[in-house]
Amino acid sequence: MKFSKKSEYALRALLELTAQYGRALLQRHEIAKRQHIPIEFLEQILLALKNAGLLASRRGVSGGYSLIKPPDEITLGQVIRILDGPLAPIGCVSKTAYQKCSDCPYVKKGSCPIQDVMGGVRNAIAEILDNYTLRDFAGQATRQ
Amino acid sequence: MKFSKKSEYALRALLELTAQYGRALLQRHEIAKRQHIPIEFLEQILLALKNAGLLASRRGVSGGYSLIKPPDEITLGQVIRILDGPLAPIGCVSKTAYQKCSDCPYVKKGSCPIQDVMGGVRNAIAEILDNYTLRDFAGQATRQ
DNA sequence: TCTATTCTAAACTGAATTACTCAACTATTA
DNA sequence: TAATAGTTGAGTAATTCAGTTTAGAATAGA
Repeated sequence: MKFSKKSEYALRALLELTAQYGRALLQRHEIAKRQHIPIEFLEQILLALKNAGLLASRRGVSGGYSLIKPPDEITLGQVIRILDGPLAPIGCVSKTAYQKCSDCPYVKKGSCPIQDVMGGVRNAIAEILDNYTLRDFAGQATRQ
Repeated sequence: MKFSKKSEYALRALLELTAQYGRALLQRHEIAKRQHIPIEFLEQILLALKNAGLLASRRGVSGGYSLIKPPDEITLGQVIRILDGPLAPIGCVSKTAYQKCSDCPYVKKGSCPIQDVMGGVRNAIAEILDNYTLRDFAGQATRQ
């Protein structure tokens, strides 16, 4: 039940990009340095965030990355789903990527005890992460 | 953020053992058949549950497994921690297996935005799973 | 236009984990 | 003592994780 390093690094990178929002572009080596993230690995992550429509980038001498949307319109749930896939602890309770169980004996019965509990767990997780934006998140970081 | 098959099979096996609680021993092949679990894999799981003190077993002709504690004293949280380790989404917010972050720039600052959110997520998960017992769980299954 | 800089894209790698499987045991009972 | 049933440990194929490498394409400035 762990989030991957990718998700963690993505959130840390977005912390930097949020602090920089509305100002100059931020380069990957700067993000890597400030957050202690291996730069080649960070590249992959920034690319994924870009392809998912969260970041814009420019190449060349004064290139870099920037947030494409206001920080209060991006939730941690969105970010984590990009890097780690669905939040649900088992496939059959995912709302964004539902998968039918193949071998569960309760499938036919209409109600499955595991599904009931895990549905609750999924909702509890999503409730937090889908309502927590990058602005809330970066606010925590800069408050002090 | 998924639970393993081990955890899922463990919960399904415990559903059978809970229904059988206070009655005769239940054999692994019977559990395997009813829940469609590969028997050799199930063995491993039952053994882990036994070593963790949840099950008793007897060998020989009329052997089998049984719950060693009343179903309302075993929570899903306990079971999942046995098979999958801590519930926390990152090591630095685990209460049962805390691990200090090595490279996080917020370590020194006394407050980390990731830790704050993920702590909330951990608590939300634990709140559900540590308060849901096998009795609640099996009640769901037999109610209909 | 040349060149240094920066992002892009994909393949690659070593280590760990997952989900099983197998084989050889030991204990129990009829 | 034979059959049954749990115990233990090792093995394995497939996948995932975390990170590296390499080659390329866009951009700005000289």
